[in-house]
Amino acid sequence: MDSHMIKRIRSFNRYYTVWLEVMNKEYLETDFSWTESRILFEIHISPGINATELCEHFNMDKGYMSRILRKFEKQRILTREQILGSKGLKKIYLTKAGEKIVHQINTNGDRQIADKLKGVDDATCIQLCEAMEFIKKVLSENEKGGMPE
Amino acid sequence: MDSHMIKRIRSFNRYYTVWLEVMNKEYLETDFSWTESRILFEIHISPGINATELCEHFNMDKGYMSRILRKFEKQRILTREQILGSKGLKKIYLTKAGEKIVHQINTNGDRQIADKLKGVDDATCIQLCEAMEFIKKVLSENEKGGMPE
DNA sequence: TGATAAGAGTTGACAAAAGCAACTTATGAG
DNA sequence: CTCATAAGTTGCTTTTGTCAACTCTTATCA
Repeated sequence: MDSHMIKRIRSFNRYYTVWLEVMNKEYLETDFSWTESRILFEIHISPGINATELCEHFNMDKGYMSRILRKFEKQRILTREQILGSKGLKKIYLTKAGEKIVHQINTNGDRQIADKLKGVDDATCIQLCEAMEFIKKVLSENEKGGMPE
Repeated sequence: MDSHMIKRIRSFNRYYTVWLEVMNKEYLETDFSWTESRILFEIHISPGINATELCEHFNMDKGYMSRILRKFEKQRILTREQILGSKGLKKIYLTKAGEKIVHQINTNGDRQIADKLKGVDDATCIQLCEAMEFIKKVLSENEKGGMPE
């Protein structure tokens, strides 16, 4: 891992950070913040997840998470069930209304990507996906299998 | 651009968002926030840039930017010179001290990447860089050349 | 059984980050 | 000279995030 490759990676990170931020700001068409949307999506794909797991996944403060979840519960977007024999752990599920919201958020997100890439031809698009999946594979294999010093 | 490809792209975006956030939080070893670091870096690579350009580049509020720049100026990290005949525009330059700080920030960033990828062999690393540059190329060509509706 | 430890979540107080709108200052056009 | 405009500043507010102390539940073990 020489310094030239590091520069290239950091250059990509700077570029993609800006790109993602542009996307995120456009999300504000919804009633939910970017963070809130991500949390809802995560519950959607992992029903029964709990607050601690959500905090770990997003590297978030548990107090902050607690408040967001309480708000969602009040809004009937999700429900939580106490799991007996588990030190007070609560499994989280989206309600019907919650699923509907996630669906809307997803539709917006899809449209946004389609918009952003409407000038890209199909072949390039496939290569784009492959490049992304390659990066994801390399990084995630590395973080799991990362041997200790 | 079919819906399956959109899903793949959004999946990458979610993954990479988390990855970048992990990186950014580790940045807090410095006295500067992630945003501040990025601003300093941008001035470093574009000396003479002005506040409006920085705001555009980062999609930031000009009031917020103004405050950050004023703070940096007080800390003697940067200087600003009024450009006559330009409606009050001020060109921004890093001081010697500012350059030193950017250098430290860069060193940290480099080390961080090296750490994160220390398990990845060289050949894979080269492919990683190429994949990143391909993505950057596709996205940036598309945003520039995006024909109007 | 009862003290206590530990995990999960909650709450209050607070600080940092960001956004909005009104404002100043400099310039340029007519 | 007056008006419009661009760049930047400032005050005010909201949003977001952090920290530490707290509750509640369960597990352990003397």
